[in-house]
Amino acid sequence: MAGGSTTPGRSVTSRALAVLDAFDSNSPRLSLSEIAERAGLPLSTAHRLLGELTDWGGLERRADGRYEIGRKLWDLGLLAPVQLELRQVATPFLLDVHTATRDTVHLAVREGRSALYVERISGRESVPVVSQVGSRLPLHATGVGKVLLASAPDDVVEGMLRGLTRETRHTVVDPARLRRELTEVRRRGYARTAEEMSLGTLSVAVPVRAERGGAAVVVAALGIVVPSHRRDVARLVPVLEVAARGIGRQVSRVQHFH
Amino acid sequence: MAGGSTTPGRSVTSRALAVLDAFDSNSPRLSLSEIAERAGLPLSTAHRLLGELTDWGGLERRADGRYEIGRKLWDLGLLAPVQLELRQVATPFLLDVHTATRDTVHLAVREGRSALYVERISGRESVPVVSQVGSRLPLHATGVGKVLLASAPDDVVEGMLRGLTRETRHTVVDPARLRRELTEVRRRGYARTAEEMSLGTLSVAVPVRAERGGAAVVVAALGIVVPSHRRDVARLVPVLEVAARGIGRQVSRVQHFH
DNA sequence: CCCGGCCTTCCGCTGGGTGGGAGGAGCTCC
DNA sequence: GGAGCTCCTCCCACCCAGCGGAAGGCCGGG
Repeated sequence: MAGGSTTPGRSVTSRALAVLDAFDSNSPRLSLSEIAERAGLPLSTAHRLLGELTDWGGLERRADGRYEIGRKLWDLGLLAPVQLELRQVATPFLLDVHTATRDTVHLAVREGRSALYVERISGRESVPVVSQVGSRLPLHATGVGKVLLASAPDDVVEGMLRGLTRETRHTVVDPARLRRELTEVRRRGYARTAEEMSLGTLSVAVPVRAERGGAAVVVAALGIVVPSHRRDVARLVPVLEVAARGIGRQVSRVQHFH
Repeated sequence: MAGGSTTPGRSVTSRALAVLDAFDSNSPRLSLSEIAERAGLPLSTAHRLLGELTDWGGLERRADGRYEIGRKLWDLGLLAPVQLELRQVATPFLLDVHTATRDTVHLAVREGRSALYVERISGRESVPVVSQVGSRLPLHATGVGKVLLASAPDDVVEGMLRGLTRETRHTVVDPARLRRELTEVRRRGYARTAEEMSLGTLSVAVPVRAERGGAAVVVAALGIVVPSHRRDVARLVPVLEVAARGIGRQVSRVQHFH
């Protein structure tokens, strides 16, 4: 019974949060001992915290003893601004694009050096894609990513250029070439990729601009993914642009209320 | 400086959780003092907890000093089983229905005496509806609700019948009549409502059945909402049934993995 | 039957959370 | 312009709530 030899620098609250941090998309269901190990907590401590979180409703306990994210956390997540503002106004426009093209449609925002996928509409007949809502993919290998990178601050661009990862054999990993591509994206107003993130797919994307503090800034990117045999993707740019303008208008309006 | 005269029965963890509980869909952005009051905490305590939650990434602080739900909680919410299992497999089928009908399509599960809306697909041209993803609406006044109620345990049905709330002048508030309707729903396999939740709309819904423990049980309801001048809604039932069977098959399969 | 993995519960110690209060920033009103 | 208000931030001594080692229970496999 050593008592409260609490590890310095870790508050009580942060222990409970460390428990939640144990969950991610690769392991949405965990047992007590898995959670204790991931959170770096003694079994008994993890056990008590799990009990409290479960009573609260943030976690749920399955019949097999494993824990998973519960209703309360789902509800809270729905209140996040990315969900509340952007996604809600954008979804109908994504639907328009999907209706017109039957392809997979994406909406993404920049988060650091990643494209964060905020919404996706994908029919059963669309090409399979790696991205899901909540995914983060590198900015240099996707259509929406290139659009977001083209409007990102210089330090983000420079940081990216220093460490271009190869996702497929077609990924652009030459900094000079990517820099030229970004210039091209800014000039003509849309980005393309060809099998740079996953083989067999092309993508096109356009920026979503909204008014923020008097200036039009890129707040998101709208893109579609098609099978790579389809060579007519540039034809789809106007469809995307109409939707992007619609989203931008709505976002500008919504932000005025707050 | 009175020190830790902690209110009995409220653990440290639950204080942090009480802070999160302060947020709901009516007030997704709150100031420090609002949160402190809602959570029943002293200002200084709430202040520190907000700092910890913000550092963690579960909350974000706006320029105006207010707090809102942050990325981390959004991410966690996406891991909830309602999202992960049901919603992910169902969305393509909802899209099929929407493509065929152009109307608002809903997927809901039962949570106590409410229908919890798990997914919604609604175009810009669809009728405006009250429900959003995450909404809870009464079981007796919506199409998906009646379907879910028709397959609910007896005690839930009896509980509902004792307190039928009137949502519009067309809401069924007579227990005997609702009981007859539920029998009818079970018999013919779908439910209808006419302006019972909001004026100007009709709805039709069918059950989604999946195999659980060897038996086919109703795990969700799939419904559409149309303007009330459209009198041909029963015609849409087969479309819903095809989609519901597709969802049910997928859900049965997914659950076998776990 | 014994062993190992996993979960649950117990309990005395102690250090970190607590909350009153002081101080400051920003605002309105007279 | 300053008095008064609301709201936020920070500090600090107290003391109790959380802590975690350990023991016991359960289950399944060898």
